[in-house]
Amino acid sequence: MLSFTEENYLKALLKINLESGQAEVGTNELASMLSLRPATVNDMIKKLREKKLVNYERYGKITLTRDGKKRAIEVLRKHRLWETFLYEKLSFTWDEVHEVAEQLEHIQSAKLVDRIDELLGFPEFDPHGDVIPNAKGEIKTRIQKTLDEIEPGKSCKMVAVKDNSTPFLQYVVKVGLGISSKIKVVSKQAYDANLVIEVKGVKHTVSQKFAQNIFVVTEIKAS
Amino acid sequence: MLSFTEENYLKALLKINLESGQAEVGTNELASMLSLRPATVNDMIKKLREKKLVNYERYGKITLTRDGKKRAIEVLRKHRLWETFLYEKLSFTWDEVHEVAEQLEHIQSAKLVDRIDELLGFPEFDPHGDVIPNAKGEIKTRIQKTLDEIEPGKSCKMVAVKDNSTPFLQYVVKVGLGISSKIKVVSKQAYDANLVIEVKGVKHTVSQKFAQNIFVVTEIKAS
DNA sequence: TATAAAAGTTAGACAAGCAAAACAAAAGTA
DNA sequence: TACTTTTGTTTTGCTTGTCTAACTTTTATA
Repeated sequence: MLSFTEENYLKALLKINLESGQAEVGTNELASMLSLRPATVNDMIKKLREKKLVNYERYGKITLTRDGKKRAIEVLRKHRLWETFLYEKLSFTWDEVHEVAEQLEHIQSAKLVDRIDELLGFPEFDPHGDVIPNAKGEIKTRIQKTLDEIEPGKSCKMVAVKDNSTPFLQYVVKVGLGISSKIKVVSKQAYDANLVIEVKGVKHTVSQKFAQNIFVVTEIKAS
Repeated sequence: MLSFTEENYLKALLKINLESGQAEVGTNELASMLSLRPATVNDMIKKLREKKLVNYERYGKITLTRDGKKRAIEVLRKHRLWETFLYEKLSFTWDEVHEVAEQLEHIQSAKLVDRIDELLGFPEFDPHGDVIPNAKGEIKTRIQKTLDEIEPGKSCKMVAVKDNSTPFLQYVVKVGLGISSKIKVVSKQAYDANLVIEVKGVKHTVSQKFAQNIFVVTEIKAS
């Protein structure tokens, strides 16, 4: 049985893997992801190594073992299913779900997770557009870019957000965006990479930082 | 913000209060309720006293303060709402709900509890027949006896169980009992207080221990 | 009422989880 | 190559929650 804390370390490692594509993670990187000191992380990584959940050697990089990855996926699955539950069944707003799901993801009961999954009709995506790993631990991948990578003149569809913080999400809503929104990149300011985008016929100017936190796909299918 | 452990101590104190009617609790009694050593409980009670959640002095008895009781009721409310949710919405069985609710009761989100309450239609009783405190912290009381207090020849209605353990609950089901079951006490063995009871026309012999864990009411209303 | 049993307390220990400060290694750069 | 910055490690120490073992107070009873 893993502790609350151990589960969070594994989840953070998996998230770095998924978001950056790199399997190897440094102590400092992980520490900053978890808002902890590198010293703290170094201690815990040694414990996780003892439990065969990560591969690691002195001054080396951290990778998840097969078992560690499996555990991490379970936590991520629970997190995203709970978010979906809160959003779909309890009318929580987009920006409220994350905080509560952070707690709910540590509840130990395979039956509970599977029943919630069933109640929700086995959803593939959570309210932020992120993929929910299925009961077998499989994670679908999607060819997605961030909004700032789209060339001016092209259109795309928003599929997910990178940042889950309340201020960001509330801003997203204010700009008229949500999962599946169609976005046209009108122009890009060369100086600071500010973007002018068009959403539902309305133009907005957003920063590069904002655009880097919006995931989009470019093949817009006729619906 | 109270820790997981502190909440469990408060809940245990409240449960002793509700089940025995006595407001004063001893260190050993609490320790046995929590399956901990008296020394451990003694330490923690001092911490809870510092936080003004319990009244206590050396060699004296423990009582909940107004604030302590309020917190304890919140935990109990969450526990019983989650049990009801698992039973009603996720098809958990009677004996499965307790364990998972022990974890869920510590989730910190007032909104979550209230929404679950709403989703369930503001239930008054949990699957074990226990009263669910309402959002204001009020606990309805019911004039109930244990089955072993019923005189032979009389009938009664089962309203709750005292023991939440899986073996007990599975045994209850096996005897054909559930919340609202009508029970006739046919006879009582003077030697060991074994009871012969009749449920749905079938006679069963049950021990005094069993009967002490079944709560009943005697005024059977026409339904 | 003396004494044994029950109930409660204290002291000392340990493990988990965290962090500050000092140190060591690796990488980048002039 | 030498110096500096970044990255990683170790040491030491705090806090929380638990335990065992030894001790003290209260209570029940012979």
